[in-house]
Amino acid sequence: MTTPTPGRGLDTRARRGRPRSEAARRAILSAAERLFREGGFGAVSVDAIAAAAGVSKATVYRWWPNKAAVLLESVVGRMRPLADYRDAPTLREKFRRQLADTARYLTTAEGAPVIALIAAKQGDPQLAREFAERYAIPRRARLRAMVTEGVRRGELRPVKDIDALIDMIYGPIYYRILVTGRPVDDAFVDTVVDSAFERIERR
Amino acid sequence: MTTPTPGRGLDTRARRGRPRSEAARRAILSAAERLFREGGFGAVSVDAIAAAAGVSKATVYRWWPNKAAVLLESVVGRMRPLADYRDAPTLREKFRRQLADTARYLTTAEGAPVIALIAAKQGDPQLAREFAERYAIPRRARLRAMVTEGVRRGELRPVKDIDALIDMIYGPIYYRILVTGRPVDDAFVDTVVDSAFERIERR
DNA sequence: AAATAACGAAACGACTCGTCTAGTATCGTA
DNA sequence: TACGATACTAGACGAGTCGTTTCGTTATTT
Repeated sequence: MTTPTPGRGLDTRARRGRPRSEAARRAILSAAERLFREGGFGAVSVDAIAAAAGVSKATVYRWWPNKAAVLLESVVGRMRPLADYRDAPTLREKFRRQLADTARYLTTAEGAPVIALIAAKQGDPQLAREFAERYAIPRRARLRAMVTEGVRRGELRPVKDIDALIDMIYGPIYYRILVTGRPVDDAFVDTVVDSAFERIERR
Repeated sequence: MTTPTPGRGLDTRARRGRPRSEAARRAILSAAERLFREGGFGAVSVDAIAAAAGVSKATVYRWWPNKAAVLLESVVGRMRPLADYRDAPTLREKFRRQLADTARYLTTAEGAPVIALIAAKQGDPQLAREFAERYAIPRRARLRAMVTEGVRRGELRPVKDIDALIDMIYGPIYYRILVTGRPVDDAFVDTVVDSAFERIERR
């Protein structure tokens, strides 16, 4: 018995009974997003979501276990695939741009729910798992591929621990946002990327 | 008019009226710590703290604005000064040990409240300020001093942005704990420290 | 038409927060 | 000794949130 999953994924076979209302689903997700945007995490309550979406609370709970799950779904739904920066001359430059974009995303209204979710998942193992599955792991796969591709092209020396490398690049950015509160400007991004690539770039 | 501050600091002059109960203060702090240790952040409510401390709720609210503030006070009170690792042969080694200790601290019961506080402060600017003042800034000062000392001794080349350096070292550790959930083992610590020192160590 | 399942409205119990009221205890000072 | 100031206990309070549940309704398949 699993948690009811929002949406049927690829299973579009008609089932007996009244079908799920796609309109309600969308209304709930965008209501959650709007409430967060206008008042932060504190303004998002399940009652408020239901009211703003013009939907019954029972409908919310039928498809999501709690408000954090709704927010996660909303974030994942609006998540654009990572850009590939095709015109960047080097992998180092790709990462530089990728990192600057991520920092911008996380520090503006669009990405703020991600920060709230990271905070919320600290005390909620179930949410932590779903955050990993639906947000972190897919992104990580893309970043790993970028590194692997760089090695394949001979731009980098073989990298022993790709995850460690990525953590060294992304860690300082998230750290500033979550812990120290210092601004993540381009200079900092450059410093971080340069430091990480110094040892692995073939020159 | 400021928030009531727990304790009088160095001001031990007798004041008019009934003096504050040190016993109550200590009971509250250790009750909060015990509740957290036994049931996590969710088990810590102001009512529970008061009950466990054998104290009235009004007494808690007289001295702390909310439960997070109690927890912060409790963490800061039990915070040992950073070790100086006097017998470490190099600054790199000092950081290596310091970092490994921090990782151990944050991933065991003793430091778990720090993670909860970092999570809580994301939605609470007041708490964020106090966390910075009472936890982050003092620690940072010590780390900055370690770096400065290394430069003075000629062990490091002059460091342009000390904070950036420290963020590059600590960032990946906090990142793993807060975001990715991957384990912070000695190998990872070594990789991080080595990468950061590569460029700045005089050899 | 029957079976099925989602829907809306709304109430529920349990909990938490932060405030507040009363009455009491313990201190300095007049 | 009386008084003012302050901290304390006990507990009620209103407001809000969470997640569940009930009940009647609606849409779709069989």
